[in-house]
Amino acid sequence: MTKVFEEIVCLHAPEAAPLLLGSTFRVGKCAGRIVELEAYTQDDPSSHSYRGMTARNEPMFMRGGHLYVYLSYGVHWCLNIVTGNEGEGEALLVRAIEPIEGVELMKKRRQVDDIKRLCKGPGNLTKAFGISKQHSGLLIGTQGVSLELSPKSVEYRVGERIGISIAKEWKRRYWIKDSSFVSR
DNA sequence: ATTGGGATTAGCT
DNA sequence: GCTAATCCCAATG
Repeated sequence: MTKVFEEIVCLHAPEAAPLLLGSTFRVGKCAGRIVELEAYTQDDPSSHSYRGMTARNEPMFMRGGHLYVYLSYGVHWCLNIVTGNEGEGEALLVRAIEPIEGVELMKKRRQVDDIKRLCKGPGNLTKAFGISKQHSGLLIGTQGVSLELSPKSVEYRVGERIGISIAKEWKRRYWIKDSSFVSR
């Protein structure tokens, strides 16, 4: 018996993460299987929501099932799936996707041919999917954006998150065991 | 008003 | 391994 989408995205990010691994994320013609996620909650000093709401992170405080997209280092767009209830300020950073559909378009956007590298890393997958600021705040299920749950549970691993300097030791990175599409 | 740092990446050394 | 790309926010003066 699989839980429905709404029941999962209203969970807290660390509980939702393993349940969303393996699900199929779609934007328009491009789709792929989420293989790597990181959880960020409001009590986490490394989270954008830690110091409260700003114009940038406002979608992070919407109810679970929305998207939060931000610009990293002034260069790369990063995609989050918001979790929890309205006002909780938590989300899952999507770090890697296994491409399934729209591969040619992804290759063109990325100027990369190797399918293993197309959606490896948060900044790379947004480029492949054509995701940017305009997608921040969208609700999954609208505007050609969808997320289809994996019919069966997936074997996964948990470890420390990547690229942060505070709360490094929090084990909140989740990835599908043995997937060669994971960022590292 | 200014400054420093970041949930990153590609390209070069 | 190091650096540049140069945006958004928080802390400081």
